[in-house]
Amino acid sequence: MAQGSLTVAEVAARSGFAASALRYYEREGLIHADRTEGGQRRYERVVLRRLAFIRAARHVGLTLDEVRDVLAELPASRTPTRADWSRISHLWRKRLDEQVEALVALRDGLDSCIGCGCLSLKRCRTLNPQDVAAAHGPGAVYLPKRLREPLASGEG
Amino acid sequence: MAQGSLTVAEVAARSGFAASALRYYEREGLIHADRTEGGQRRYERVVLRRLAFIRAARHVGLTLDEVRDVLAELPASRTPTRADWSRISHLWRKRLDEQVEALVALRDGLDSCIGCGCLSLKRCRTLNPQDVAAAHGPGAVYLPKRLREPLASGEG
DNA sequence: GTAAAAGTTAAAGTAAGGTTTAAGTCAAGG
DNA sequence: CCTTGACTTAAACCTTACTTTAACTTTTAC
Repeated sequence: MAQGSLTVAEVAARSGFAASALRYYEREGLIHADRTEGGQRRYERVVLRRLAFIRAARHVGLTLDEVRDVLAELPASRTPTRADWSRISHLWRKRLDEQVEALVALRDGLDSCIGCGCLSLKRCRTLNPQDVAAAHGPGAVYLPKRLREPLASGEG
Repeated sequence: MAQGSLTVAEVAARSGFAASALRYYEREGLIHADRTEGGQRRYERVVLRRLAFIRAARHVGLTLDEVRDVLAELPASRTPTRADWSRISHLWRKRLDEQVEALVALRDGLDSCIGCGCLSLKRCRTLNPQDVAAAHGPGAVYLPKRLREPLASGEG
């Protein structure tokens, strides 16, 4: 293909996403493609950056909605600059920090909860934050707030 | 309810799961309930430990299949001992370690990739592990193997 | 002894994140 | 030209993890 635009197959090969996923992402407003006169997609190379971002984001558990929100920070009308990417990377960095923190907190909570063999719902608030009836005494609360709440519907 | 068994409503209240989720978990073989003569469920209190485990596992991204596999390590015929829980906690600890490691690696990779402003798919292998055509020179590969592979179908 | 609260089932519905299929169109090489 | 491979669309389908609904039964409380 020519030096300015990439076909679906090329973008699929280079990004690692299936062509169907690329079409899906376009429908969902995460990426953009120009069209030939005949209606076929032609991608600018900058889409590969978006796709790399999307892949990494998906891997750490961000939803497509979240990714769309973050990508919306990129200018649509011009090629993103170093500063643009840097700005949104900071948004993401924060999210990653939170997620690492939550995981570590949970893991360490297990060290002193399952790890110690107690795992008693009467005493251990780490694994049983909901059990108001049984929770007495302060006890250590290891889980950050995000993880102490019940899973929202559809969070699976 | 009596001192040996809990109703669905009680387990739901104490575990934080909806009654429908409890029935679903039972169908899926993750938890067990005895039945009254009339066919209503009566749970032993040990189910609360399983549910706490399930909740925590779901929060860190384990699928129900994974949870079932891990819970299968618990004896079905007797109340789990401290040693039983301790054994499966080690399985889980390993999984959590891996996940934390993957997240940190990705975050740190971003520090030197998006963070530095390069985010060039021609040069940065962190965000573009698939782009064989464009990858030249070694470059640092920050992503652990698990995160460098394309998302499996249904991994969303 | 009876009404209401709580429980039961199977089956359908939901949401995210895609993939697959069917039927047809475009583009590139010989 | 014209074939062949790549591409197009809409719509249906898939998996995970549940929830909702409808029709009906058990338990509990008075």
